[in-house]
Amino acid sequence: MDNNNKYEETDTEQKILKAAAIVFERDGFAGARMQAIADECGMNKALLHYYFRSKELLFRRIFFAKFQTFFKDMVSLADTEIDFFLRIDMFIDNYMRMLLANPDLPVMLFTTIHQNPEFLQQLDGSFGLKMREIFQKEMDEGRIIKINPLHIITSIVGLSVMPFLARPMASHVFKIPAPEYQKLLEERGAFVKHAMRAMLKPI
Amino acid sequence: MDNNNKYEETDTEQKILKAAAIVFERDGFAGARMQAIADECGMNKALLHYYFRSKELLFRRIFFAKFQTFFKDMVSLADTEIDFFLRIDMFIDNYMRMLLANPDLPVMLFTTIHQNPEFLQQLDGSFGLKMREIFQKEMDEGRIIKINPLHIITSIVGLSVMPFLARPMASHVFKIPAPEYQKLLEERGAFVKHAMRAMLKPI
DNA sequence: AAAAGGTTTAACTAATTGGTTAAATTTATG
DNA sequence: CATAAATTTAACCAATTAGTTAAACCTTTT
Repeated sequence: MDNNNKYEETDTEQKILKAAAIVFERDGFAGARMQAIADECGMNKALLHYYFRSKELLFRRIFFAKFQTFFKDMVSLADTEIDFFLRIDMFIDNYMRMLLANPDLPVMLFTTIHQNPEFLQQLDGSFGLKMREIFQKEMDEGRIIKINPLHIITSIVGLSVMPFLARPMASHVFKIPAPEYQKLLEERGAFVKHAMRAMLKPI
Repeated sequence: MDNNNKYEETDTEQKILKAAAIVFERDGFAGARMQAIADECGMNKALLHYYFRSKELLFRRIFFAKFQTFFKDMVSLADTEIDFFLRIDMFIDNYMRMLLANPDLPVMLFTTIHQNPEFLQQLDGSFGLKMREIFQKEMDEGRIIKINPLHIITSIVGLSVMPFLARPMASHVFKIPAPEYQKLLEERGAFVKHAMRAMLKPI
């Protein structure tokens, strides 16, 4: 077989990656066991090492892919042709869709970066500056209140992500059954859109 | 010495608890090492077991104390003598103060409950129902928009907590130096108060 | 001051776990 | 079909780590 990677990854490799994502998102890096990943995809533990060398390399593979998933929607905020609040709406829609498909992603992401801040160095953070300019322009032209852009982005993400982060806690404290909580998550996007307008529209 | 606990806990015990809090908040339960806690307080590893028997019991001790810290301010929302938005303001002030004093608490809390949802069973969640009633009353009397109370509480917490959760990520992506980020955290409370009014005030 | 009880330590143990290896098995190739 | 190469497996190894133990060391009490 050719040894360069122009062919699709093998079925086995994909199965391992999928299983690893489940286990790492559930247990975190330190808590995850290679054996648990092997069990999850019904393969032998040595196979994981055959395909990915080490636990850390396998984890990095998962982590960086998931990190991109978490941030990729943000670039759509940069399309200045469209009305600012419509762009925000679009972003929130996409973001909530992504979160509903990856409900355990935020915990894994924040935990990993908290425990391994050096991972950030290997990540592209170039869109940060661009986003700053975009927000600045909207402020200068009086379409949103004047405020540090970081407050805006942490607000969108905070409002969107918190119901996912707090799910077990909130559903326990507020005694909400799983299906009702799910409905809440699905209607969250609409509320976040309303909230962002309310807090950013001038006067 | 008396064997009942009417006396203050020993200095050593306090030192261990403090060190354990630091290490567990930094590394999580699975990632934390008993030796690291011993090093952190300059004691012998066997001492930790002498005082707390096992890693898990020591962790539970820290966790349940911190969990209370995270939720205790919420009861102040129940004092219906005071105007609703003033109560919200007070809560946000206290909450931000708590977060500034415990910036690593949210990551540890969300991660732990995500990985050990059974911990919730041992926690008092009685204030959830009370809080629901409080919000319902404000809605019925037209002082805030009609919305599921969970959206309100996750909004306050999400807006307050996200800048702490996202600190390493956000300061990297937006290239914000540590002192400036600290200033942002300190002014966050004011913004959250504004945002909550804006999103909840009718029309 | 000496006995007793509580505290601290160094050395040790057992179990877990990431990773290796060499053999077995399947798949591709001439 | 036979040979080579890639894939999969079971058994094994070395390192880490939670937890134990017994002795040394204080502190209190009589």
